[in-house]
Amino acid sequence: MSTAKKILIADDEPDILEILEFNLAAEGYIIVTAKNGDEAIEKAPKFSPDLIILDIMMPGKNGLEVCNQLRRLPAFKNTLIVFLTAMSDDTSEIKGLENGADDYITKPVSPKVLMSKVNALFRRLNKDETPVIKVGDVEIDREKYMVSHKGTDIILARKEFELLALLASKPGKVFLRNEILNQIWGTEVIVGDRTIDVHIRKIRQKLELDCITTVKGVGYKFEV
Amino acid sequence: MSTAKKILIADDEPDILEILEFNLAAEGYIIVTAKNGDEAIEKAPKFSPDLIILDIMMPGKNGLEVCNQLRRLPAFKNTLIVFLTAMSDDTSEIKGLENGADDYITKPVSPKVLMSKVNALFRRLNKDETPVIKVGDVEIDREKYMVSHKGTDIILARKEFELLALLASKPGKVFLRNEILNQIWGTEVIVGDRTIDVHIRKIRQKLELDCITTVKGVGYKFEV
DNA sequence: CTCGCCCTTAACAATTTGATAATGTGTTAG
DNA sequence: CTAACACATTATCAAATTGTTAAGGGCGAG
Repeated sequence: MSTAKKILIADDEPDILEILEFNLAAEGYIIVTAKNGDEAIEKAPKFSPDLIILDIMMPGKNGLEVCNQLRRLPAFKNTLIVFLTAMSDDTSEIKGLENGADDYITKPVSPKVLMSKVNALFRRLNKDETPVIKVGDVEIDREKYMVSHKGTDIILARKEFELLALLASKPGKVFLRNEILNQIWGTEVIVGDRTIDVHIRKIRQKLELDCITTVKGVGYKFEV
Repeated sequence: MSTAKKILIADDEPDILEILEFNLAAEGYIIVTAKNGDEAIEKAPKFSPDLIILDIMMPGKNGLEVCNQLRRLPAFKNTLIVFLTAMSDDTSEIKGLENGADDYITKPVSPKVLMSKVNALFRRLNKDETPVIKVGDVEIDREKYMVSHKGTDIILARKEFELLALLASKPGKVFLRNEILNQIWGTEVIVGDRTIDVHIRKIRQKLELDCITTVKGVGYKFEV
């Protein structure tokens, strides 16, 4: 997780508020709550959340109105907004989606569903959809499984490719050895410590470019 | 992902509904559910889903009827529709496909199969439908089922043709073996691993051109 | 019915890959 | 200076993956 995501929750029922806050905070999100629509509108710009959860039924400004008002501000053009809707209320979910919501959650809230939805939303958001990574003279095409350096194609084996693609997905970031193991090998497989080194070496050899830096005692990073 | 895909699920069994909703929501899809055929017909136009999953056996309007009724509306001419069918029910799958379904899923539902089907469907949707593909000297006519290389016609068997057409639909892109199996054979049929290889070999032989590259441990790609 | 083609599979060969051991190099703490 | 440590390098081998060939069942055309 890069930086902790911030979530603003607005609901007039204290119980719901508490459940949501508790569960999401437990997952490492930073939570701010609002007891009604106006409070949400007031707190949103100050807090600049990554996700806003709005109850549709609230005294004063309801969720749909809050959503509309916030969406008008450039700062919230692309903010994730999710509605809370009563299970029985057939039409609200649909209205919500029409009004620019990214998803909705039905009450009563199941923590499991809640978490899976919230996580899915963030996953969708920060998933790097570009299949091609370009860093300096190096180009990595995930779809074509190809790497080229200054236009010259380089053939990497699968593990080598995955490793390079991982490192290059965040140039400059240092990947811990554990992080690499989890991403490439998964938690099931256990491989020796030298295995990573060997793959790193092969990549360096084939790329003929010193772009992978060793950070002793920590891990590796990719930079040009 | 441009915008999240929307899926409408209709089934009278709450358990099934929940399983489907949970799994698909976790993958980032936006879900709306319906407890019967009429509810599905009512919600579909409002929600305008990208995919509709219909149980065939439902009290009141069954899945086939819902499908027919929706297909009459211009808005749903091209919407993906998938049927849920009991494992034992041999004929329903056939009827479903006749009635304009894009696929069917047998109960009990395996989340794995479910996901792979749904993803495959959306993938297929985005596929370029150009009837004639031209890559270098090779020309592939999907309508006429013909392949020519430098003007010389080449006769391929059906499976060979489909395989070549698939690979050539995105030149350079590596198709995973699973992806190929899903697209050409579907998820129901299970064929051995060597089957793909043999077809690939025949294509290579007949085309007399080294245009299909093996990416070991990953799949195949077509390029000139 | 018979022939021939298509699809699949089995069996084996050929190839590539990935993990590890063994050893070398460099750096740091004491 | 040297032991301890972390990583680099190299060679090696088993496992995984793909290539190739041949054979058999199935199905349609004639």
